[in-house]
Order: sequence, then C-alpha cells, then structure tokens
Amino acid sequence: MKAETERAEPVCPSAAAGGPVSAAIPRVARLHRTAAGKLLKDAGLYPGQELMMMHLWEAGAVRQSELIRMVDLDPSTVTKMLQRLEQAGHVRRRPDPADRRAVLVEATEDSGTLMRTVERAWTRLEQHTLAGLDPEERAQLGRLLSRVEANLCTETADCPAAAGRRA
Amino acid sequence: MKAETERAEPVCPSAAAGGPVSAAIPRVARLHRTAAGKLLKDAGLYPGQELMMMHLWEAGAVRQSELIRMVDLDPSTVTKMLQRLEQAGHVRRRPDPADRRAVLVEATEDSGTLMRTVERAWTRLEQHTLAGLDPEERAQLGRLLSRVEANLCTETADCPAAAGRRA
DNA sequence: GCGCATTCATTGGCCGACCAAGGTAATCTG
DNA sequence: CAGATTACCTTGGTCGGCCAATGAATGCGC
Repeated sequence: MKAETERAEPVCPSAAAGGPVSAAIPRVARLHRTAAGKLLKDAGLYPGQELMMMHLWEAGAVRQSELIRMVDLDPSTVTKMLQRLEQAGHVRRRPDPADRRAVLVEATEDSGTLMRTVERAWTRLEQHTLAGLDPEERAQLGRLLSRVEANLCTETADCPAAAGRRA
Repeated sequence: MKAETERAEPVCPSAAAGGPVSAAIPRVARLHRTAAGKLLKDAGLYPGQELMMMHLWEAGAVRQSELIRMVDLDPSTVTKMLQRLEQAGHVRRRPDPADRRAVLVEATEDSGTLMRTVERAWTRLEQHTLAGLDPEERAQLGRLLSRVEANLCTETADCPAAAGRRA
C-alpha cells in the first residue's frame, strides 16, 4: 500500500444514464468551485465572493438592491456575504442619504491589490478549466452553456440573467 | 407597477470577460440545482440527495465508505445527508457485523415509488436543460464537460472521478 | 393628508459542501 | 503479543445558497 493512488473510480449510477448532462453539471460545478476556492484562498476570499467584488469594482458605490440585481442572487445571500466581506475589510457599507431604508455598498481601498490578485486567479482558473481545448471548442462550450442557461431560466422560473447573455 | 417584469438584465462584470466559462459554470449550476430542487420537491428530496439514492438503489446494502467513494463527496457531507435521509425514512443504517467501525446503508422500501418519481424528475430535468439542442450538440456538450471535468481534477488536486469518465 | 401597497434590507432556519479534529476499531508492524 | 498506523465515521464549525417572515421607509391612490 502506498502508491496505487486508489483509482477506485467513483462511478456514476446507471440511473444517471438518463441524464448525463444533468449529472455532469453538478460535478463540474463542484470541481470548479473547489479549484476557484484554492486559487482565491491567498486573496482571502471564498468562492462566490469574487464575483461580488468584481461587480463592486466596476460599479463603485451602489445600492445594495442594485447589487442584488446585478449578481442575481437571493437578497439574504447578498446581505450575509456583504457582512462577511465588510468584516474582512473588503467592503464598506453606509446608509443611503437619499433613501433611508437603502444601503450603499462600495469596495474599500485594499481593493487595488485584491483586484489584481483576483484577476490573476480568475485567469488561471479559466486556463485550468479549458486546458487542452482549442479556441473553437471554447467558443462552442460557451455557446452551449449560454443556451442551457437560457433554458433553465425559462418555464420553471423566470430569470433575467440569460436574456442578456443571449445577445 | 406590475407587468414590465423587470428585464433589468443582471449584467456580468466586465472583469469576468477574462473568464467567460468560469463565470458561466456557477450560474448554470445554480440554475440547474434550483430546477432540480423544484422537480424533486414532490419527491421530498433536496437536490443532491437524489444522486445518493440512485447509488443506493443500484448498489443495495453498501458500506458507507463505499458510498462515499461512489459519490465522491466529503465523508462528513455524506454522514449528514444520510442522517437526514434516514430521518426522512428513505434510508436505513445499521452497523456492519463484519467490521464494527463500519456502517451499512441501504434504501428502504418506500424506495420503489420514490425511485420512479426521481427517475421521472431526472428525465424532465434533462429535457428542460437541453431543450432546443439537437443530438449532435448534446453529445458535444457532454464531451466538452467531460474534458473540463478531467481538467479540473488534475493538477490542483487529484480527483478520481474524471478518470473513469474519460473512457 | 391618510392608508395601503411596494421596496429595501435583515433575521432565522434549512441544506449541500468543505475542513479540521476526534474517537473507535481493525491492521500492520516490530 | 504490544504499539503504532491506518481506516471508518462523527462532530463542530464555516460558507454559499434558498425560502419565509419581519420591520422600516417610501410612494401611491384617493
């Protein structure tokens, strides 16, 4: 015992044969998230937070409601994430003088460094993800994912996200 | 306000332009999971649990360690999920007589009905996901996802899952 | 101007997922 | 055979997500 590395092949249930893509999506997503987590770790971010920060860097001071709209996540998710990001010093929040129930959010100054770290991580993640795929295949994958996204938005629920991406 | 439906287009940060696929994966995964959750709700399952059940239906009584290997998840995740599934009556657990630290897991009898419900949900999910894609595109998507999966397994961490799927 | 409906944000609860640590049992050494 | 190692599972904590319910402030209709 030592090497062997346990090639125990995880197997997927033959029941999943009826939905190969549906089986693959969560698996790929989980691996992708894990990979992102490792790359983001030096930056002190958890996967998911980088997206939030990207929006903030781009938008400057924004209303939280606007941010919610941009990231398209549940309001409660955003609230909690922002609380953590604030405590970590990446984000500042203050009441909106123009609307006393709203909150303005913006990235703090440490962002400069952080932003570049995140960008680098993001680039490496993409490379790692798409290694070995030629430009044509990458484009194809992007297209197919967009269409899947659009599919998943319609019918069972409406989601504005895909509409934009379909352009 | 009423109609209008807020087409407010969620936008993705231009920073994400450097990693379009990396941006798309979590989004698609989240939508997919949500859709799965809705379809699985009648069955009384939460997304992720159906995979576990599928493995159990296929394998019969299994050691938990084996199950962990099959689903390729963290042991603690499996433990907790099984505790919930057990409480919900979908699963039974008993000590392995042959190894007193191990636990044998198996699906309960309500499974018959449940299994068919899940299978139907799974089929519908796949249809919904891939609506509008012709067989060629579906196959292509499957292939690309497999390759991405294989990529994400190597290097930054080893994951046995993709090795099997590469065949 | 008053009241009702909306919008904004937060809280609490729940789940899947991870890591780190721990306890017990089997196994592999010396 | 005794001691160290390894395998198996659990517990506790943390995060990202969701839903449901709540409280505050704004805005609308009348």
